[in-house]
Amino acid sequence: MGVNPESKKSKKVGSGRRATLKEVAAEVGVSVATVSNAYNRPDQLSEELRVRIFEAAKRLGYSGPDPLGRSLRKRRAGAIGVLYADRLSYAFTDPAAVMFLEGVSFAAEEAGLGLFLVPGGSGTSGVGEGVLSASVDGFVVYCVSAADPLIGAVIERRLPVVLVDDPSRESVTSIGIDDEGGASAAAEHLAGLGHRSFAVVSFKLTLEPDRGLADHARQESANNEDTRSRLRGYKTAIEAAGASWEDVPVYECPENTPEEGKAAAEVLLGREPRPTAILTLSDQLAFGVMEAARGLGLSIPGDLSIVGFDDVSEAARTTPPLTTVYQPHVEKGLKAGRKLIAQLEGEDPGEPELLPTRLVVRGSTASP
Amino acid sequence: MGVNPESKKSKKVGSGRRATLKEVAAEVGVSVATVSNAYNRPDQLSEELRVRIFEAAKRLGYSGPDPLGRSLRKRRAGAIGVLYADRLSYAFTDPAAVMFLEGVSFAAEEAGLGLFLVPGGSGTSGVGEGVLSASVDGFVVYCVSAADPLIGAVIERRLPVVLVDDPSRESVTSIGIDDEGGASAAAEHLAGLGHRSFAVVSFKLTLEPDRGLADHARQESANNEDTRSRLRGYKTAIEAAGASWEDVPVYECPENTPEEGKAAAEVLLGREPRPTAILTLSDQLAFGVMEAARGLGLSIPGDLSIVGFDDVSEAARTTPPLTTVYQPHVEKGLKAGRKLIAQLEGEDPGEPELLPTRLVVRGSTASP
DNA sequence: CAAATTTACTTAAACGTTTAAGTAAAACGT
DNA sequence: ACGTTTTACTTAAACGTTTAAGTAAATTTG
Repeated sequence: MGVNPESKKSKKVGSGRRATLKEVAAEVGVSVATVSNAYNRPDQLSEELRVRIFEAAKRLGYSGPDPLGRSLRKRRAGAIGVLYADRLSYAFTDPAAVMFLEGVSFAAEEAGLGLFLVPGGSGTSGVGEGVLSASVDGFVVYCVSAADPLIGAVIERRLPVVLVDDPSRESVTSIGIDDEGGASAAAEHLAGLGHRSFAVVSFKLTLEPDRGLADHARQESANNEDTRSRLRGYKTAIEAAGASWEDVPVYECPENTPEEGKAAAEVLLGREPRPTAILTLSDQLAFGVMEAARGLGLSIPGDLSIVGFDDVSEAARTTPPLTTVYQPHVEKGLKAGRKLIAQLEGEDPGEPELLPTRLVVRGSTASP
Repeated sequence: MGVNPESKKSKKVGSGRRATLKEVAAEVGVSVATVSNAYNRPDQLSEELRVRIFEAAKRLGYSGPDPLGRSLRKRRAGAIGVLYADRLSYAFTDPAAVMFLEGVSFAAEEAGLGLFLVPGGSGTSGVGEGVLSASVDGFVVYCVSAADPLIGAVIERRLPVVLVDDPSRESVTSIGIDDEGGASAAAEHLAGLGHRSFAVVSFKLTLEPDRGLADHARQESANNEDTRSRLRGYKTAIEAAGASWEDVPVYECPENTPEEGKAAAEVLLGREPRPTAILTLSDQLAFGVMEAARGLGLSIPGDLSIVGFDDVSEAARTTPPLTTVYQPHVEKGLKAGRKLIAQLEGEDPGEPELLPTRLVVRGSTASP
């Protein structure tokens, strides 16, 4: 009886104050513990009381225990955090990152956990602000170089962590791919086709990125392990083919976008002697290189061979389709997520894992 | 003096018990309130004490107030939830969804909030489980049809909500696009080229999706408003061109993937008379249709015209490039996010907004 | 110099839950 | 009929914070 509060629609959904366990308990005339049990351990009360509680809850507009209260008490946020070095919105721009997230989200769903995306980029406030204020049970750290102070913030939080694409800090579980193997396979492939004049388009090398040719010292100072490994792979294969690594220009792009790749290629292709093959650290960069080549009237692979890295789905559909190094992005994300979840459950996350890469030869490479 | 606990590395990072405000307070010999103030209101204590507190915190491995405790007390989770109807991992598979998320994440970052991805799909547990247990301050509801019980779960939580691509329930703010206008422009374009024999490839029409031709009754029963609007747009334009809507087969795909689009096209193109033009509700489906046409030896646009919907970036790069209806995915996400945030801050989220669509004519359409 | 203000803290309640431990009554076993 | 187990609850503490209100001492003010 009485006025049903639901019957009188409030102006805006969401404006109504949420009811609490306590209020429901008062309404029914039982203790809060019993109401809590109604939701969490039905066997602890009579069926009849349980329905009465649910009725009262509905009457009061109570939708079940508040996740925050519950999380605090249970000491489980029910979510895993993915830390991304840059602005979050960039992550959605990079197909490789998106595939990685697909894998992580699969693992999270599997375990009934939510996915909390944590921005690392200097947004509103100080370094690591996002990390320090995220309600999560653990972190998957993606695309953050070992030197980044963000890592410090993560470690400080003393939550389980999985580092992706960066070597195990001592005692932190990690997962990565065979960057060096993939890169050297790429360069070997070009060398095998007869190329001797190479150029490389790289990610940013340090936390203070530069745009332009990177000398040897700068290459050495790269603090992203995947970047280092790929450069090493190129170097090994190129030297094995009898060419000099000293002679191959490495252009550093501050961001991993086709635009940057294009700008890089325009510089590299303007040099003498003009390189006959360009190795890029990502497909995104490679797409830009292709565009630059088109703009300069160079035919691919006739005048210029290009090989990318990542094998994002678009790589198969460019004209010509891009020769590139495949890496299992989704699987990497999935395994990273599972390793983290294993830690959450007190299980052994297993050894640091290196997933295989594989050269995929398509149409962007040919003899010079 | 004494043993510095930090000097003795624990076996695994993350295993160490987190210190609390209380412990830091005890260590320094002050009240918890003071320690809290050291972090949140530096003006409330002397600089000297503040440093001492931070030193003690560092000594104990305290990385600042726990987000959960803080959120509970402040009644702010510090995150906005994005509810996606399907499995989360599917979201990352759909370029349109990814762009939308890019927009939302931008808005979240702008406001210093995290992004919590909430799975709607029937994962571990019951309907709305994810919704009911997500620690968020509000929801952006994406890709969920008005009829879905998930919406009920969201409403029940009485948090601020923004509905995307679905008409305002009374008193819920929403944002969408001009689906009908875009669809009719697409069909008009084809009619203007002289086409009279159409077919449509649609998303799933109801919560219980079917794969196959959908009769008129089923079309009418579609419960996703964007689907309904697009079909309505096609119908209007096709009838305006003097053709009969009754004659255009509508094929329903249970999922929005190229594979489903391909299967649909294979059926549609096997019918007599063979349609000369296919309208698809998304680019993903259109890609599948193109593949099917290729498989059947039909040339595009010679033997078959195709127009998609969404204008994802890949649409510009297929061969031939796809004629499609552009919609501002990123902007839609951005505005959805901002509307939600406005509500969180007690501001007016503004009127339900309809963003414009625009036909982008490329190479996949021509006269029959 | 006494009163008023400011500084630098502390006290205690609240945020919304879960859960171990306790209790009183009902049901059971012999 | 009496001890034992089971059922159906309640009590109270804890989870880690923030913050309004309070207090005592130091400083300023007229």
